[in-house]
Amino acid sequence: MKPPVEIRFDCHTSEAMMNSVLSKAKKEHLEILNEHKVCNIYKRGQVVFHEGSHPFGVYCVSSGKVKLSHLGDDGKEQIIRLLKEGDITGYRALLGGDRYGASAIVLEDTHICFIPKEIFIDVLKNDAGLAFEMMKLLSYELHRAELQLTHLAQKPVRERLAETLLFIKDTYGFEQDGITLNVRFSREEIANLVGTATESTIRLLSEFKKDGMVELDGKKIKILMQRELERTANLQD
Amino acid sequence: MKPPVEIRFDCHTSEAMMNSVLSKAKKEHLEILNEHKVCNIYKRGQVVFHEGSHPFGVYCVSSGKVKLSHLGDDGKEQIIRLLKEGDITGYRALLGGDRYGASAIVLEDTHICFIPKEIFIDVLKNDAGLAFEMMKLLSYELHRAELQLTHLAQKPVRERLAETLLFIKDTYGFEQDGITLNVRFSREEIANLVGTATESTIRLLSEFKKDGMVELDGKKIKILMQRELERTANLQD
DNA sequence: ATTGCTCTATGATAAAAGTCATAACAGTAC
DNA sequence: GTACTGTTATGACTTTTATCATAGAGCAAT
Repeated sequence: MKPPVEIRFDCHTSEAMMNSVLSKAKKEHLEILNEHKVCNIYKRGQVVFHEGSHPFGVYCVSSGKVKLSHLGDDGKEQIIRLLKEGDITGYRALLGGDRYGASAIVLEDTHICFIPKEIFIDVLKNDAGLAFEMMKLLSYELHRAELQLTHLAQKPVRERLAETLLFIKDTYGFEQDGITLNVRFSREEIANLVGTATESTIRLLSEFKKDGMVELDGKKIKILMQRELERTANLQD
Repeated sequence: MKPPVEIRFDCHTSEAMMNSVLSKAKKEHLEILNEHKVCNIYKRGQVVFHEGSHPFGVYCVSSGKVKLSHLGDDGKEQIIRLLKEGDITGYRALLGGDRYGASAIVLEDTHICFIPKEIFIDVLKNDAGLAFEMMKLLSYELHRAELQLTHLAQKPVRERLAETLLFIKDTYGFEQDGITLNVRFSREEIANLVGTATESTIRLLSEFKKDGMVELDGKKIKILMQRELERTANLQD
């Protein structure tokens, strides 16, 4: 694991923050947040915060990609959320008065701004609009988690893998070619997103390839037949 | 299914509301909520709200037991939360500006107060303390959902069933005898809580009985060896 | 008491998914 | 280049879990 060297950068004009929930704060509050934020660059594999540790603030992803993963009782990783620019994280533990329930691990070089707890809470106390946005965000995440819960309980691995590929596409989109998923996951990471064994993921991806739905080139995954993948995912909701 | 006849009752002095998050509202706001709430009695099987419909307010369970269940893509029930007195529900959809993601179905005769959307939102806008409590509640539920997600993905049915029995115990407690779970679930409902087939649940419960961990008497379940159940659940967190 | 109904229980079997072993391959260090 | 290492791929096999079938138990209505 690389040492967590964090290089500061100036993200004062960060567009990401303007697109995040934080932008819903009143102008004067947004200025306070901007004044107190500390921005850093993280390299692939670096850990932004560790599961089990205490939150000292919230993080806003300015650019890049981050996974939130939780270790199961036997040490197996479960990826519970994916973050991209404009997403904030660390708020669940902070607002719940809890420790981090997952670690935030950077998937590629990523710029992240940190806002200290006291500043964030103080702004939140005086900004009902922002508080509502936070509740909305939490509500959305809870909804997503409950949907996924049902899928994990009821859907076979094949459907969940198709669904996961579509989810990755919805989150990170495609590269310029319009078909290659714009992120590199190992097979193991995909398995930890789906909630299955790595070998099962590899096998099913091979099947998807044989069926012409995807094309595989190392960690590059191309979606050839999205409609067919959607049917394989068998989504109703 | 019984017709949804709702009989009003007076829950003005409802202790449940005093124990719920709503009690964290400022005194004057609590009075407003109390003035505008409408209380009803629901009988076993009645539906408080339906998955897919639009929220018109929040519900506070004054006494009784309620399950929140979500229908999977192929119509199978997944029970995602259990409510008891003092719990509120309906806030997820309301705050998220969303439809209900699950139906609330009453497990036994239950008193529930309804607070209209406008009243609730209005109070919430002017009560930062209550807003924080709501965020705390949402954070807690999100945390629980993410933990369960990991367990569903990684733990075998046997462990999840043991965990579910302990969860039921933590939620509804025991009867006077100190060992009988204070709620009646069908085997199918337990299966829908665990996320497995009804037959698997029946089989494993029989095993637990053979191992002396539980005693079964129709829908009555007695926990004979809680320590052993905890070991079977294999919980680390 | 008899009928019909739902729920619980159990066996037989099939399907799904996980595990283990090993090979092929790619990327990196030397 | 060669060795080393980690990832991907595949086959063989086992375990887990679901499904199907059927029987019995409990309960309500007649």
